[in-house]
This record gives sequence, structure tokens and C-alpha cells, in this order.
Amino acid sequence: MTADESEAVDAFERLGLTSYEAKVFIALHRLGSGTARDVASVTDVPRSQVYSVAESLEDRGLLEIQQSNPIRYRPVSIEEAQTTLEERFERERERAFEYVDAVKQESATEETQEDIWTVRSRDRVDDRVVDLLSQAEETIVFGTRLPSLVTDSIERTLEEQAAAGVSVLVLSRTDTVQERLGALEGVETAIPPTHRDDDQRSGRIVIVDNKSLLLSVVDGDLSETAIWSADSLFASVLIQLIEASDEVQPDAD
Amino acid sequence: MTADESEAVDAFERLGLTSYEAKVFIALHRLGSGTARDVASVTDVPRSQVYSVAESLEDRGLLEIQQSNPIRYRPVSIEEAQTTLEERFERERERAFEYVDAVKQESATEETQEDIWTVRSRDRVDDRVVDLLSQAEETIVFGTRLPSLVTDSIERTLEEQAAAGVSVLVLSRTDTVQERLGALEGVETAIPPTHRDDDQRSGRIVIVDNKSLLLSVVDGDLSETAIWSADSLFASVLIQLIEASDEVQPDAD
DNA sequence: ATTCTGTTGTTATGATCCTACAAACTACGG
DNA sequence: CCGTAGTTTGTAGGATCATAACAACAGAAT
Repeated sequence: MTADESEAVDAFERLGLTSYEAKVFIALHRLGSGTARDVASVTDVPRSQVYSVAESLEDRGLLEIQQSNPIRYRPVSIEEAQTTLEERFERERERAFEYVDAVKQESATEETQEDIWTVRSRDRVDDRVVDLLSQAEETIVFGTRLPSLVTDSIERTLEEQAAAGVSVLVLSRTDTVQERLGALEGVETAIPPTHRDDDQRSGRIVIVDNKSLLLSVVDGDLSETAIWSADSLFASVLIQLIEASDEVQPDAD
Repeated sequence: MTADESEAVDAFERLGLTSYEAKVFIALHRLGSGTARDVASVTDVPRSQVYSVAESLEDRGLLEIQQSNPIRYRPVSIEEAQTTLEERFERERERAFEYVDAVKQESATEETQEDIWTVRSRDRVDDRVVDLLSQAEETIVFGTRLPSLVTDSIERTLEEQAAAGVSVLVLSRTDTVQERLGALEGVETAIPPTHRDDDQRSGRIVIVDNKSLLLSVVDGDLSETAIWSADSLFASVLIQLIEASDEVQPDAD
């Protein structure tokens, strides 16, 4: 089995198929159609197992069975298979989250909790940044040294919030960041004080409504870790610290 | 645990979580946030297991971990969780089918194969009908007694094909079917000969380009099973049989 | 017709892996 | 010393994987 194929099998497994199911499905697409023997001959799935595996695939709507002797199997088209799997996923997703939504605790109580949370990995920091930005009602301060940390969805959220009347200030010493975000309607840009920007490990900083804060650092291998806090005393104190230090060294270079 | 909750847990399991992961995730949404003890006290997940389960959920991007003593856990918002799962699903789907698409056998050879395929369950018959209809180049005959067997996507495909110049003929003894499909631009309707329509188990009939055929029957419990064949001798023979019997009893009532 | 051979489809049986579940253990603070 | 927090280890059960045995059947050879 090639590396590509085992990657595809792994992907199918993460979609909920067993490895046998994935292999049989792929083999049938390679063959067009075939019998249990045909499938077994081009995979490492034992022939005796093909029958039950194929039945399970039929249950999933991924192939059709020709009742003849020998039994022939035919995969549904790639488009139909994708649609079927997608419908199934959407159905399960709705069912799952419908209940969660019904029992979820409104974050009203959470506002007074003194919590600092940690978020690991770039994608999740991205998510958290967008989340915080979209909660802004009055002011946003967004800063980063690295253009790669300004994702499309962050840019879009900043633009939306600016349009909604939120005061948006972008801090960056990097030209591309300044140009990209400064081009957005209603977004101001500025150069941050030296002391913070000099730190080569600095990632991003987000301050929302002077109440919520996110700070991230980028590791040597470019992995990002962030801490954040919303509506907490911690956040207020940290924000005040940061803003105070800004005033100590205003626009120094 | 309520019935609703165990349904939600099942749904999460089908989305790829373990039952512990589902329970912890749900519990944390119910609590807003909490420690391992909190979670264990409202679920049947042993406290000692909460730690590892929560780590696995963090890896999936479904919760965040506060490094304190005791450790606190916080679920990401429902929206973020859904987005994360969806992105994961789409990523895996692409990876899986990219390979299948690369190795798939073009159905060119299949055209001459003498195969009759069986399709079980309504949804899949729907899919197959749409598939056959969209392959039409010259003529379509579509017949059904039951209005419920005319799905939106079937109606849409019939309309598209009629607009593309395909001759579309709808056979039905049922008024609602006649009215619904007859209203489409370029679609003709007619009343089928008696002998076939009298069969209470008849489902649908699709004839495409006089080369492909689908016939379905509806069981007592309304489950549907179809046979179909495309570009085969079988299909031609069956189509000729059907059309011949039409001529024997033209418009009889 | 009988025997032999090979194929097909079904079923049974271990091996292996992962989850579920339980219970130990360490560490720490009052 | 005791209760709590967090880690670690161990076991039972279930699903998947992998192999083998089996009856039914068809065609070829005798």
C-alpha cells in the first residue's frame, strides 16, 4: 500500500470508517466494480471479510450490492459518497449540539470569575482572538509583530467591529501589518513602544473594552501559546500594567 | 442521565468522540467551567479519568485548561466547537476523497457491463434517481404513484433537463404529482396504462434515453427497494418490455 | 455418473487494540 | 493525620483485525 493510500485510509478512519471499510471502498473505486475476490486481490483485506465489510458499507450508503453469483459490488459515485457522509455529519452535529445548547450555562456568572486561561496552538489562538474581538462593544487594541498572525477572519472581524462603531487601534512595528489593517475603514494604526516589541518571542496582544486581554508568545519552533482573561480583575490589572508601561515610554524608538 | 443526554452522547460518539469525552464536554457546558471534581460529580465519569479525557478534548480544540491548583476546565463556545469539528471533518473529507478521485476507474468500461444493481432505502433510491436523470441526453420518462417519492432534488433535476432540451415525460395517475411536475416548463404529463398502476406496491419508474432504467417497489412498511441498470442489454430488454406492454393497453381506464 | 478441483459465501476462532472502569499511589496543605 | 488533587497502573469488555474451517456449488476430468 502506498503512503498516499494509507493516508487516505487514515482520513476515512477519522471520518468513522474502519480500516477495512476504507480499503474496500477505495479498492472498488479503483476497480470500478468487482467481486469479493477482486477486492481481496488488490487489498490486504481477507476475502472472507469482504462480504461483511461490504454490507456495512451498503448500510452507510457508500456502495451497492448486486445479488448474483458471484456477488458484485459497486461503489456509489464520489460526489454521492461525499454528500452522504456530509449529511450524516450535519445530522449528528445538530443532534449533539442541540442538547448542549439547551443545557449550557449562560456565561453571565462567569463574568466575575477570576480566571486566566491558556490556549495552545495557533489555530485555537486564532479562534480565541476572533471570539474576543467579536465581543467588543467600545474599544479594541490589536497588536502583533508577525504578519502571519493576522488571519483573514481576524481582519474581517476588525473591519466589522470598526464599522459597528467600535474604536479599533492596531499596534505594529511591521509595515505589512500596518498597511494591511490600516487600509480598513475606521481602523487606526500606531507604533508600539520599543520595550515590548523588542522581545523576539512576542506574538500578539488583544485588549477589548479595557476588560478583556489576550497575550501570546511564539516559541522557537513557531508554536504559539496564549493566555487570556475576560471581565476579570486579573485582566484589568494586566491591562493597566500594559497601558501604564506604554505611557512610561511613549513612542520611544 | 436523561434520554436526551444519552442521545446527545451517542451523536458525539458518531462524530468521533468517546463517551467520556462527550460527557465531560456536555458537563462543562452545563457548568460553565469547573474542576475535575466538579465534572465527576455531575457525570458518571470517574474523577481520575477526567484529567486525561480533558487533555484529549483540549487536543481536539473543544476546551481550554487553566493551569492552576486545582486545574480548571472551560469549554469553548458552542459555535467555536461546531466550527472546529466542521473544519476537521472537511479536512478529512478532502484528504480521503482526493486519493479516491485520483485512483478511480473511469466508468467508460462499465457501460458495456451487463449489470443490474439493487438499491435499498428511500434516500439512496432518491440519489440514484437523480443520478440517472442527470445523465439523460435525449429522453426521460419518470413515473410514480406516490407524491412523496417526488423529492425537491428530483423536481429540480427534471426541470433542468427539460430546460436543456431533454424530452421529459411524467407518468402518474395521481393528481398532485401531475400538477406539481406538469407545472414545470417543458415537462409533459400522461396517465399510465392501468395494469401497472394498479399494483399497490409500485414505487417509481425511470427510463433515460431508452438505455437506462430504474424500477422501485414500496414495501408494506413503506421501505423502498429499487433495481436499476444503465447502458446494458438488460436495461434495453426491460425497457422494450415495458414500452410494448404500454402499447397493448393504450390509455385504457 | 462419479470423482476431483476450485470457487463462493458463511461461520467460527484467536489476536490485538482501545475504551471503560476501578483502584492504587504520590504530593500537598491544614 | 486526614482530605483533596493529580498521576499512574491494572483489568474487563467490545470491536476490529486476521486466519481458518466449512458446506454448497460448478465445471473438468475420469
